[in-house]
Amino acid sequence: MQKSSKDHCFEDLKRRILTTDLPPGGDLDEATLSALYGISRTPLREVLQRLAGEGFVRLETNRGAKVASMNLIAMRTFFQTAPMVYANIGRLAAENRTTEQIEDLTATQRDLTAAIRRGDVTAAALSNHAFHHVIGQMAHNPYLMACLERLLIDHTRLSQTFYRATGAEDQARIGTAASQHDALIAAISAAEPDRVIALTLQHWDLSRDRMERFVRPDPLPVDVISQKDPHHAL
Amino acid sequence: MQKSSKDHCFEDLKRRILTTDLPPGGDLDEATLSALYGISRTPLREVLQRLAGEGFVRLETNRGAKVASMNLIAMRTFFQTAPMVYANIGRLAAENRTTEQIEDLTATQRDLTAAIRRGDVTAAALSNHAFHHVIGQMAHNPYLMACLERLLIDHTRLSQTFYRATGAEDQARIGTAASQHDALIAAISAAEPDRVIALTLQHWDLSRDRMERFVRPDPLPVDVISQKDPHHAL
DNA sequence: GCGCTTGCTTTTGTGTACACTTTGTGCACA
DNA sequence: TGTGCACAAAGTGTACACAAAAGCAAGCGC
Repeated sequence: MQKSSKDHCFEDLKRRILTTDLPPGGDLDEATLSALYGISRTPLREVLQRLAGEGFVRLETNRGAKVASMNLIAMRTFFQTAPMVYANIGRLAAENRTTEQIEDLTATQRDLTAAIRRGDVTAAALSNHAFHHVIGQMAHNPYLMACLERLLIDHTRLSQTFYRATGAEDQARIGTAASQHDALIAAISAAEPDRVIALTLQHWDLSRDRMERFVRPDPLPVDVISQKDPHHAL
Repeated sequence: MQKSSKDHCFEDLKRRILTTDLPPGGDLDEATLSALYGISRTPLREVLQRLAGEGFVRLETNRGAKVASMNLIAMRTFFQTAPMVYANIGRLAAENRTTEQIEDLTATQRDLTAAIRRGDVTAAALSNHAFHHVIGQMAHNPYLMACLERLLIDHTRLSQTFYRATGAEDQARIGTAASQHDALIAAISAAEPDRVIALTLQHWDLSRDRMERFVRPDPLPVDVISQKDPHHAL
């Protein structure tokens, strides 16, 4: 069964949104996209509807489709929700995973470490996406899966700032995250829900600070004034 | 702004699925529905895509749309997931609700008690749906909302068996559930997250047994054989 | 100079024809 | 009688044309 150009369009738009190749809030023109993917407007619109259903885009009547936005208020909600949902999904994954799925997870982790090693930020982000998505499949819970998939959209877009390492400290953090993934695989394979939960929460503690810098840039040093001009000191 | 017939189609199909007027797993024929709602197949298909995105229907390529099914395996997952998600949403609702939303919730609760009083099962189920949906809006968390909406589809379909009271015991249970709703409104208004969580879990303990009978019919009495024919006793 | 209206352009929404896929039925043949 | 194939019927997927709405800009009055 050959992959239809409609499916390709769907997957490609997904990828481009996740990698912020299509920027959050950006406009999606029907005519342009249908020409680009070589399909007519009707199936393209169906693709956009599906993407809207999964939270990748937002449809506005008579005003077309826009890439799902990422505002600061949403980020607070994101970091509030993600650890809880990922932990619960991890717990269920440890209970319900199949051996085949563990192989999938291991393969994805291989892709991730390879991407990190060659400094391919978008590939790393997409592999990380796939990693957590496989854990979601293991959990075998369609209700939480709907939540996870929405979280993963923002997670993946944010994670690129995590994998775009600038200093030695950042590199070390990426290494720690990778070994946490290995530990997660081990805990899931061993069917140890409690350990999976603990590891998941650790994983989020590590990521949070680094990712938040993406939406909250480093604050200016507070003492530049006092050092140079004591009159304006706080 | 007049309500377009497309929106009406969307809302009506939603309602008919939630009330099991359209039975789980049932086939949805495009030609029939487009004739029924007076719109052509193109917009009807968009409606079906949207319903699929929200988990009301399942689309199969070249094989049309079917109403989301409710199997026994899914029910186990449902009762496993719902208390946790509802409790977390309730907690956030207590923290983030606006006074306007509390009025919405109170009005919905009035509709619900009215429907119960006149024995209107489907109206009760739909009001119950609206009640928990408003709490979801209060939580102001799009990630959990996606999960809640999927849970509410099955919750509403199952709740009809809860509101279809047959005996005095069932009637009492419905009354208890209604007063739990009142207590929930009070706790949310008072911004007491812990109390909301406790009440939500109580609410689920009450519903679970009664609802499970819908998918798990009363087992046959175990001792019919032993009473009549001692030779076949266990 | 400013704001409003009006007509033009661009983009989205809907209807319809037609192509393709699936499924059911009848017939030939073993 | 059972199996396989061909054809017919029904239903879904795609393309395109036209209708409707929104955005834009020039012209007009104040």
